[in-house]
Amino acid sequence: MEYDFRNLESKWRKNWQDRGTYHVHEDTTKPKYYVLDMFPYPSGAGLHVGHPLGYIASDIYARYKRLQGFNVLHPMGYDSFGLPAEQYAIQTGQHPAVTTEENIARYRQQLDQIGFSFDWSREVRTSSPEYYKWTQWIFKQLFDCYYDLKSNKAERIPALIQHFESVGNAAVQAVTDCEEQFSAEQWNSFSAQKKEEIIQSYRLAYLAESWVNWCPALGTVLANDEIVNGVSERGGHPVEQKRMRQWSMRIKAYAERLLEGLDRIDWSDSIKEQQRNWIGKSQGASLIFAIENSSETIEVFTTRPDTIFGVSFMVLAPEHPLVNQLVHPTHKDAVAAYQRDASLKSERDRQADVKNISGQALGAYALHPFTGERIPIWIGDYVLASYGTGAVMAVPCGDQRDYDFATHFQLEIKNIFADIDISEQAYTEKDAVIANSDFLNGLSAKSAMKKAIEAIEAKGIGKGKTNFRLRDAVFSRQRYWGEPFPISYTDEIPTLILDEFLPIELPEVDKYLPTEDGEPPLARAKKEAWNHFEGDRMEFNTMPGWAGSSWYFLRYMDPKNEKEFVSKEKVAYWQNVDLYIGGSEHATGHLLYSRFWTKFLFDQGYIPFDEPFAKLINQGMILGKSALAFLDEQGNMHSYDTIANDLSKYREVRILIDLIQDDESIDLDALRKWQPQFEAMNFVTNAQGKIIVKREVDKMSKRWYNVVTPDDLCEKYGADTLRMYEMFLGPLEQSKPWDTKGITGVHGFLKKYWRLFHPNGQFEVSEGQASKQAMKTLHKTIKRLRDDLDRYAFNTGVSSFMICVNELSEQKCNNRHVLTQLSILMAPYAPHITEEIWSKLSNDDSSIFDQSYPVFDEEFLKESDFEYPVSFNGKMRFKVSLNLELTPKEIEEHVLNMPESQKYLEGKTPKKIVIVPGRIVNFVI
RNA sequence: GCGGAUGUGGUGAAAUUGGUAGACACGCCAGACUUAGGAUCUGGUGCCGAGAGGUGUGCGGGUUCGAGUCCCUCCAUCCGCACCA
Repeated sequence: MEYDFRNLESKWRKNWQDRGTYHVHEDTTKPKYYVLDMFPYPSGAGLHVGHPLGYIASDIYARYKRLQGFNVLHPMGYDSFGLPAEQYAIQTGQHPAVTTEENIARYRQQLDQIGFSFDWSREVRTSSPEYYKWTQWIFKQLFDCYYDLKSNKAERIPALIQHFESVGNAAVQAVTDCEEQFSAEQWNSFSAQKKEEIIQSYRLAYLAESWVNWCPALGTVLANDEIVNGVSERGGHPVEQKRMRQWSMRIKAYAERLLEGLDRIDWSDSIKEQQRNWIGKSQGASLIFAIENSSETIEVFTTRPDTIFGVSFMVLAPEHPLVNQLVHPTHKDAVAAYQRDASLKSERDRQADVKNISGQALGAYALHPFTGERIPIWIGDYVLASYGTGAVMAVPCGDQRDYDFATHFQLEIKNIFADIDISEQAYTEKDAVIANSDFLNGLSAKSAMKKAIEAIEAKGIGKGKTNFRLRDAVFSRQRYWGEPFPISYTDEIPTLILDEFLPIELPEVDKYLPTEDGEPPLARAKKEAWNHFEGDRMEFNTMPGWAGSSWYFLRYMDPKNEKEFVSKEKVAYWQNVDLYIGGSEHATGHLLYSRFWTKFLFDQGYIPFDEPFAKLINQGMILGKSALAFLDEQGNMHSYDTIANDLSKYREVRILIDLIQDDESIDLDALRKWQPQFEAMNFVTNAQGKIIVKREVDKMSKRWYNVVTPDDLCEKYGADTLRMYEMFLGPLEQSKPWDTKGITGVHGFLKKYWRLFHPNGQFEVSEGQASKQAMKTLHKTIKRLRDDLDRYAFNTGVSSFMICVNELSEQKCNNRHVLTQLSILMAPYAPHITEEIWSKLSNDDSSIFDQSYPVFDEEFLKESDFEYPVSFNGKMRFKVSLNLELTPKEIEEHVLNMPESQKYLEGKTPKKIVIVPGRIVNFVI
């Protein structure tokens, strides 16, 4: 019987579906295990071989855990709101829901053919109203909460209002942008509008006028993590700073906890480090400087309060609000000119132009808080308006940028470090002894910092402070294809829509473009188009892509619940995700936002944990091998091997990799048909009459013509082969190029496995006891697999199976026990073939996935002898098989007496003999 | 510039605590069976060398009886951050 993978695989996929093999239910008698993949955005291009890599790994792990007796939750869904469907809608007028539906169908078909154990009855789609009803609901909770610094968690707004009504806001310790202090009487006299404005500055989801990243090409604002190198992550369009009234999330309130939580989760160092960078905690002090002849003060943030006596000037950001008030009349024109120049530079230019030192004196002076010295105030664009207070106290001896600025403008450089030479550059290490600093003299930086902060606080001119780089996240997008907000406006005051009217569904619009006066697409919706309408108008913005993905892992636990986003019982059973697999590109987006929402839901008592993903693995990218051909100036194509020495004269063209044959030459007939430009092309072939291509590794993408899809491979070799080959390529985390050639090795292995059961063409296993040798092979494999999977090494697992099958083939073993155990071991990797084998072995209708995982027994591995490698000066020379019971002394004697040893000793007496029983023998001569 | 990761055959890679470097595959070479082979099987394959032997995990050094593995210096590639006060 042949290994007929086509029939066998489709048969079992249908069978699993009919039997509901992968449906899971809460079962408190079993320990739970939650394996999750980052759900995909269903794009029109479909899946290439890189996409399923992580899904295959998680599927293997999920099945492995199941066989070990865990109740495994392993769901899948779609992150189905997003820009591409909307861009397509703008071009074609096709509703994005239609495109999305089609793409999902295609994804599903592609996923199905790989044989995953997803419980599809739990599928979620972020764009379905049943799902986004709860995204809206969570938004409402965020809107209705503020961050209380006393309890160190999110608390409800009504409690805050009560405080305001009874005692004002002085006693409230909360994370807020509100700078105003008011008493209870004042609060009670405020207008409704004013009250809401103040409350907005406390809400965790809030509406505020703020500087946002506006992307004109996409017609929407973007969050910081959606901008890479100054351009939009999607499409690479320019982004500008604009002041707009937008929804934001007060993620800053959670900065400290987001940082602290990293220590409790098993993620890669690189992702943790990226999150730490992004959060950007720095400790120091805020400090107020008085200004000569002015009642204004300048607040600065510094991480080096110990260097306070080294301050010799101050620098404000050109945009700093005090600049215009402080500037001396004689400097007015120069300052205005500098401000104008700075404003013309984009954020990006300012970042790129680090070398050029520029600045302008204001002609005004601050007063040193301890010495009373006059300190000149400058503006300079190396100071950012958006970080800290937009002002720095410059200490040139301890900060290189201040040093460069001082040198450039010939400002004073005070040396406050004992025995440190600062004639060439600033001394930025924190290990010098402080000098010339009054009460800080003789102290180390660390104790000086403490003492300086004490003195600053005692004087009432500042306090110790922690600053974060993390900005609040803009939460609204001026787009159509996203979640509508559960918000209406009356007199431009935002009001929440009651739960009973949720979901607020996306209304129909005539076009998916902004209105003529620049309002977002939803402004086009007629009043009747909304399923619920109140107030003067509904919110026109929609939520960003990360809204739905921040909590989807919770919905899988209870996907059909119409009363709650997830029931307390279910979330108490499933808890957080045990293993999460996905790409590292979400380091500072999705992965940070989900952590934020999880902590918030935890604070409010909806879920019993505050970190969503206990272990995270970032799979590496599968790269494509592009095929390059070379054209000369006349447009003739040359074979790469004939011109490899001098490529400079030739123009590269990328050829569809499907047209490349095994010997790296192009199928010229197919090429002529592929694109018109090749139809009449002249080919300058090599001696064999071929056009050889050069290979180059690129990202796998349609534009490089190097895409390999799982469809073709499943058709040609079967899903089990594809699954194993993807794992066989190398460690999951590593990026690696795809080379289809190697797949035959894995396919051949599966055939060899099949032949173990069909030694004479017919299914035939022998009963009775297995040979000692076969048991050793089996248990060696059990141990390896267990160890490999426990450290998520999926690649070495495949090798272990190959070794096992090679050995059993050699032993001509078809013992029922051995082959059954091997099949269960292999089932997570190759579910179809092993299920087929199981059906033949068991003769009942049970599934191999309801069996239990083989248990390793050391007994079978015990050996009486060991083949010792014998080394001389660390170089292995020969081997000798010796009984493991021998003592080191006995080993030494035996080996020394061997003629081979005498040869390598050359008559000398060894200086030292190292014997590690069961390991090695080494002579030092 | 700062931080993180990675460097092993022609290729993908393995070597879990320092103990036989290159397992397992691809490719290549030779052979068997076959009308045929892109099927299957057998043998070989790090490099230099006819051989004995030498040499070998990015470079250079160190610790050790013994280093791919530990330590130091440097180089290369990839990723992240980048005037963060």
